[in-house]
Amino acid sequence: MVSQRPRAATLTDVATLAGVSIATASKALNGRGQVKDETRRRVLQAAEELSFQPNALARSLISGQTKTVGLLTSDSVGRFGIPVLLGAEDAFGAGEMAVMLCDARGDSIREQHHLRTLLARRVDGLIVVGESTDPRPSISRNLPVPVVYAYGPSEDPDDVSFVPDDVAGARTAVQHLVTMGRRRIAHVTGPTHYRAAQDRAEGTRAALAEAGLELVGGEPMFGVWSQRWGRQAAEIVLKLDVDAVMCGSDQIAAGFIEAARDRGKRIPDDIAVVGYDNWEVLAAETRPPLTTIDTNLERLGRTAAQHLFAAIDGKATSGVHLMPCRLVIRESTVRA
Amino acid sequence: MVSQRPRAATLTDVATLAGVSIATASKALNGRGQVKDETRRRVLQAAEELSFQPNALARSLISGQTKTVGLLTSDSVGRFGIPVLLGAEDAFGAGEMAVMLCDARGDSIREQHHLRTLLARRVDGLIVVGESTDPRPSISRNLPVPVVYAYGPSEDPDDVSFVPDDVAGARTAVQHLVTMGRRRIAHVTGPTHYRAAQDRAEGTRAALAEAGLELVGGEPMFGVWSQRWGRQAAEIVLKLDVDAVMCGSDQIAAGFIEAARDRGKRIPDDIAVVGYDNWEVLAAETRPPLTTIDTNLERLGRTAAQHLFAAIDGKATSGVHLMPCRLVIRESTVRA
DNA sequence: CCTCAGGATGTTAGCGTTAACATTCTTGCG
DNA sequence: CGCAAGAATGTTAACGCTAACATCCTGAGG
Repeated sequence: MVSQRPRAATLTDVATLAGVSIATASKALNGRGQVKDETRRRVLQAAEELSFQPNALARSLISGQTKTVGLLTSDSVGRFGIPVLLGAEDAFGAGEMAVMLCDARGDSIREQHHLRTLLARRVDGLIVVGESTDPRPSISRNLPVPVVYAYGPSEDPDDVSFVPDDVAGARTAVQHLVTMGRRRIAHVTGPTHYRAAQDRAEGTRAALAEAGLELVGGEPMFGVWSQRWGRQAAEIVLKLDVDAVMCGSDQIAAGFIEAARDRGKRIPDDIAVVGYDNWEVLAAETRPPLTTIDTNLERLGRTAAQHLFAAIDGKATSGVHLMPCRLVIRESTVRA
Repeated sequence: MVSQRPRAATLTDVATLAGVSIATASKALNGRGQVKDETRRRVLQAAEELSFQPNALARSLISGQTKTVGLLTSDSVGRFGIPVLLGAEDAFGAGEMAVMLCDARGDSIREQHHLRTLLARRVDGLIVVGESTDPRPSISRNLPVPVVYAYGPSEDPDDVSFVPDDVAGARTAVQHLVTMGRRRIAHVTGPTHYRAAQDRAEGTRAALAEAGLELVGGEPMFGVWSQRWGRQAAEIVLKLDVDAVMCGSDQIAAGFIEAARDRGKRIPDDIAVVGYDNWEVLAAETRPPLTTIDTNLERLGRTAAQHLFAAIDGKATSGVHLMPCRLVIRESTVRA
């Protein structure tokens, strides 16, 4: 194995090869100062030849900017973190920002540790992604860098948080059901102690009230965020006189649809079903494909990143920003 | 908004506050050299007071090690990248390694660009995660840092790649079916041009041959990696005399099971079904839950990271390493 | 032919840290 | 009391780069 691993070239190497001083080389490469065309050409060629990449560490040490942000997430599965990451990368774009990803796996010790190393690496800012929309303890106290919270807001109102507007999202979903002529609507959702479940229930109630309707069964059916619960719930709901079900998640909706089909119900003819999250792998594969609310996490991530930018530049905002959700209409609510 | 953002403390600040020179402060903090207990205590307290974090940039500039690796992925959705990332983080563990994540989204220009910035930031090594198990062009030529390929191997045999052993995995799956007394086995899988589909078909054939059996239908049924295809395939397969189906992915298996149930087939009594990937959200939620092959990506990521470590320390391996897969038995193959 | 503006290039300090080396302070012992 | 060993602390170069400043060079104008 030859494996000659050329150590990365330094500016001195380039300068030497081009026969100039490092200052001239630096100017030539960065287009600053006065450099004769011929000289610049020689330097550029030398740099090319050595595949010179200016050492970002040295640069950062001087400028005090690393052009790096840390993304601190708690949801290992990446369900929420990934879209946010993508959105953030998007916002940073060709802007040369890099993202350092750390997964705390729900462990606050680990989170603390990651926070330390990110600060040691002098990231310019932090994005904290929660694993749920429930408010979480702030980490921003006296940090030397700005922080934005995505998906899960900070408990501290002085922090900046971006959270999907679940109340409005659920309202949109139910309004859609009403528009499609449904009147007897039930709501099956996740655990009571989840903010998301509460918000979505609230939005559902609001939309029903606006339409002069009441929730079938009187109360939302709280359970867990699983397909299994969706199926169990179906058995209960189907005994009621219902023409639509608003589900708190796509998983629940998928379970519901499956069980309803098993019991001979036609979706959407007998019962319309709407989910929440627009988790494509699920929502696009149910039969029929699922009408659902897209929480637009990628956009949320992009916005969060943009605000982080602004904050890095000293233009701080604060407070919880509710991000609009989007209704994605598929066939589970629309009669052919 | 007060927002007093204290600039990060420097070693000089600590030294000044403790009333010693920076050298002494450095020694005290790093436990090197001779420092009086009383002095060390003072320094430590000063550091605490200023929440001092040594600037990793300066440190790296000297040591030439950033304790950072770049993870270059192409699968935005994170299906494969995430477990690998988690495994890698695991391997790095408390080892203070950080991961810089870049998503090329299948665009080689973007990949090139990310590669540049990662090198500029002087990462110690790179993990390249493919979006499929198909070999991909090498990026390792003359790079100043070691590279390992995970999931998608490099075309260059001098590189180090870690790939799930799909042939063996499929063989295990089919052997399991045979052990459970199945004899008439069909194979429904993804597109022919996927290496994964080819490998899994090969493993399936091998296991059948060993058992003196032939594939029902003679040929594997190639299609796409979707639930929809699984359902379509079911319509065809159910016309044949079949007591088991080996599916090329969990998605296909989920579709197959659904359609088979619709047609009144009992799983596993009439037909046993085995999937591939152990994609929990799917495999655990089919009815019955799906027996499947776990490609162990997290372990793969961990191993890749460990080898990257070794390579960083100069102990290079090379070649494609096939990583064993694991059979996960659930109820879709086991009669109650 | 000299001067000088200003273009071209070079020298150097400094970013925050470590490590090699230099200096100062204790002590124990002859 | 003097002195050396060695503990404790300090000084400084170096990492790779940028930017401020210094120097050198060219040629136009007098």
